[in-house]
Amino acid sequence: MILKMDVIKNIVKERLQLHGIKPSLQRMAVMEYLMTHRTHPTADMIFNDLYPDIPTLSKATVYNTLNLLVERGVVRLITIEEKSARFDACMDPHVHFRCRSCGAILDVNVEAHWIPTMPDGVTVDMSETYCIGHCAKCNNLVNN
Amino acid sequence: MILKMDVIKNIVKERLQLHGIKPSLQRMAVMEYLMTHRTHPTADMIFNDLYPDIPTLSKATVYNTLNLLVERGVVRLITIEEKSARFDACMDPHVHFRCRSCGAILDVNVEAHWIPTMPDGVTVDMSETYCIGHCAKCNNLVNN
DNA sequence: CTTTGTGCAAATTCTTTGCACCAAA
DNA sequence: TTTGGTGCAAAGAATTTGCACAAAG
Repeated sequence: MILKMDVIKNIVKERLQLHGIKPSLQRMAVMEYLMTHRTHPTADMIFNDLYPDIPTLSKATVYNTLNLLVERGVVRLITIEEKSARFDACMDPHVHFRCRSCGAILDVNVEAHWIPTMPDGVTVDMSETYCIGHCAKCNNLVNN
Repeated sequence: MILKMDVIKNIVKERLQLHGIKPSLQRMAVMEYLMTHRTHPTADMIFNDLYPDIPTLSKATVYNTLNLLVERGVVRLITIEEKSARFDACMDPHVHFRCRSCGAILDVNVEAHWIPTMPDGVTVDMSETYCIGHCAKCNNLVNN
């Protein structure tokens, strides 16, 4: 019998190898974290959550790994929050929403990304849309 | 006779006052810089360009001023560049494009901002779209 | 006077780098 | 044995903060 944990680990491993990234323990852990936590975490959050289980993990390795993953196009770097970079392993088209009150960052599904008409000669290989406002939970708190 | 410089300074002053911001020398200088330089500068660029003319200017004041301007909705904070925040005094709807090669950040005019359909209860008061790719100039260099 | 803005330096926070060590091919 | 990958500490960069002084009403 194959455990669920092993299934996930295999998906993680394959995705890394597909992009020419050697699946070390630390890289697998970071990638698995991103795939199982859709919270758009910062490097710091990832480190803090993983550290208890992987005491040999260092913050520099988390940063290095995230940079590598972004470079190879395995995860998205999200700059919706000025303070620190956030990461997302979901590469399907979607936009991000940040709540001004609680700071939560949510995914909003869309058919496809909007790419505005560009001036002649300009080529676009990536586009991101960020929306900022108030989430349903925070709106309810105010109105009730 | 009214000098062109005075006209600009008056517009700057009015725009600040309209948002309840006292038009000090430093604030006027930062705002005028943003309105006359459509380069989406960083706080550092603004400081470096203004410093020769205003030797008493301090970098902290530039940061404080920019934060105030963003807070009051007089300028836009742009996070298209991971390293540092960029600012834009143009509040008309437009999207930003960054060239991977030369790093330039260009404005792209659009009719209106795209605001995707949000989940129930979510309200959006701001949206930003960033496109990344290669600008016309850099594409030409490669192809010729 | 009282309030508000500013300069300065120090502090914080986020991120990258250099280097020695370790593990796998 | 050679090639990465990692941990650690230190460096670096961007931004914020605390405080005393200056300016303006």
